[in-house]
Amino acid sequence: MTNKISAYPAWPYVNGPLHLGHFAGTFVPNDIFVRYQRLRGNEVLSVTGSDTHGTPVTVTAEEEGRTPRAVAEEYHALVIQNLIRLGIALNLYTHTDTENHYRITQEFFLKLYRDEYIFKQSDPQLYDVDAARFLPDRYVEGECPICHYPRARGDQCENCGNLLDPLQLINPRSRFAKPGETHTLEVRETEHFYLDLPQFNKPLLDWAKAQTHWKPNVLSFTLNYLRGDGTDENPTGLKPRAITRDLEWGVPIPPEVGDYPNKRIYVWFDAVIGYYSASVEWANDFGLGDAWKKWWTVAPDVQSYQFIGKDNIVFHTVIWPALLLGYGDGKIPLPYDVPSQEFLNLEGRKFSKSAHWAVWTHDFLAAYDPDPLRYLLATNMPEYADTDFKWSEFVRRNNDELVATWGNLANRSLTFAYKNFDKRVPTPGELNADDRALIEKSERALQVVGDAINACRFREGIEHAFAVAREANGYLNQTEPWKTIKVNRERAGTSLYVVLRVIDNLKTALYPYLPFSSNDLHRQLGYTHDLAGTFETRTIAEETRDHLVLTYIPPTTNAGWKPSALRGGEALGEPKALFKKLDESVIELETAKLGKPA
RNA sequence: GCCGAGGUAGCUCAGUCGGUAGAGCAAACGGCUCAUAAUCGUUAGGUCGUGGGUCCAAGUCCCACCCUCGGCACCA
Repeated sequence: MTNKISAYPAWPYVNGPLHLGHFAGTFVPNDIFVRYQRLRGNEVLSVTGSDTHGTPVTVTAEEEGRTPRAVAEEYHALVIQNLIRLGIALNLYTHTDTENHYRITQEFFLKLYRDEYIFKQSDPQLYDVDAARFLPDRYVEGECPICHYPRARGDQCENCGNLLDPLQLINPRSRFAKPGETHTLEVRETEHFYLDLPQFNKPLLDWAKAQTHWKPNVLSFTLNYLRGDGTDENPTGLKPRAITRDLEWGVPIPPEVGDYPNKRIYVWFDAVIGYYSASVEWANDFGLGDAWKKWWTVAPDVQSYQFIGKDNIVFHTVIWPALLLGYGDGKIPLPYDVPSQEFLNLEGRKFSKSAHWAVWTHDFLAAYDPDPLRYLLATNMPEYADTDFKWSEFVRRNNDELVATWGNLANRSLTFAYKNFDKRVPTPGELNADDRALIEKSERALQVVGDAINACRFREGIEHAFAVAREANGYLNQTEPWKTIKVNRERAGTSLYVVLRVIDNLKTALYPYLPFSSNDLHRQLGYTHDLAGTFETRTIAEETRDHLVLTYIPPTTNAGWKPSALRGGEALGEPKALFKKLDESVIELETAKLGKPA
């Protein structure tokens, strides 16, 4: 049975380049998942894009004296380069600064407003006269009214831990003031739109309680959040939340609800709507009409997956479902699973842009190949707990596992067959019990790996495939075709044939993880079509502006998630090493860069 | 402070319903030479953060504490 499966990596902020953590948590698991589902023959839609809005983008723009749009476009283009190089096969990678996204965000806003899920409210807030802007909580500093710590933030005092309102601070200061400057602050009334989340509290809790297939931490976190101090019958976790800001960068408030030239819909409201708007855009960009609706209609064979980092759980298990409930009136499916990843650390510390403690994806991919990185991120994916990226670990896994176990298995078998069996798959004699057992094990690996990927247990899948590769190496050492070829050519050919069948199966099982090398191997095994598709960027023109998008074009022939049918006598491609060994000096070279400006 | 996650072999990580601790890599020893000095076999290696408790039995349940990290709602 074919299922309609959609998979969405979280939208990255484009206020700077992306580091490896962004890929470990969202793009890589998403890609493993969708490449598998496509081979499997399911109908897959996977879209996302750059989140161009939000304060970080405007802050960067101010610092650099540019427009937010210019900043966003620059890093959006860089993300696209990362995605191509790392082979992240999305149907569409767009961004939120498009007319399509504006229109759909406003549709959500209007629908929710008309159904009274959104209300207006006026509140006093600190206004920085010199910077001519209202101050978000964390942009206010002052003396804590409780413990008198002098540098409390507007939302919370770091010293005593009490939650604060910025208006409570004694002698509040604007953080927009540069050192030496004093900005004048006033309390001004400002009107904002609020999403009335309490209306969704009970329906969301009822829904979430049924999601027993979620990861335990995602489920318990969500339930806890929704319950608040209340009960299951009367949960109190949700409070109204402001969805507009006094900003000039972002989606404008729909004119139907009033004239607010200096306010915008705030980023957390519009970004999640991107999943929906990007699906619509995908169909529009490629002339597919309303094909996107297949994945946005409630049906038993429709499932959606959100690949996110743990900091984002609430937005995907509470906020976004609330918007869908309000907008869709029950006709739009809520996320089926939200496989949140924990964090990837770097040499024992958190990634930090300001401390220059980061490995930028574009730097990494300029120096090293994509599959070794995908291998490392897959085998060390932060599925259950934070994990650590270490350069020594990267070199070790590349040299001692990827090259030694898998690359070498392919290489030693293919070169032997190529040299000794006339560049063809050897024609086997009768298979003995060991021969059959190994082939069966590799065929079963497709099932085991597929089930693991389908359940978003990515490490388990790749580890199983590698265990079979190790067995295949052991089989070769036992059968010793380099010896038997001297006395019994058919027996040697049979061993080689068995191993080539196993490799062909493992190539399929590993394709979601290692698409580039699996495609190379596919060719070396003699196949004349590709396993992997290609990437294409396009400039999409709308009425007032253009934007750059990326799309993945699958191969015309779907090789399928099925056992090898390799036959003796078929021509092989020329064998070539799949992976490169890395010199140990890489460790010192790369580690030395950490903590220093680029 | 509140909510949550994690602290298991030298390293990176698994441990489902409580029943004599696992994998990969690294190490030691042995084998092989087809292969990117790659591979294969064997061995060694842990008082499972600390202190209590429940139980015939606890890494696994309960309590306290220590360390690291995330969220705490207008910095996504």
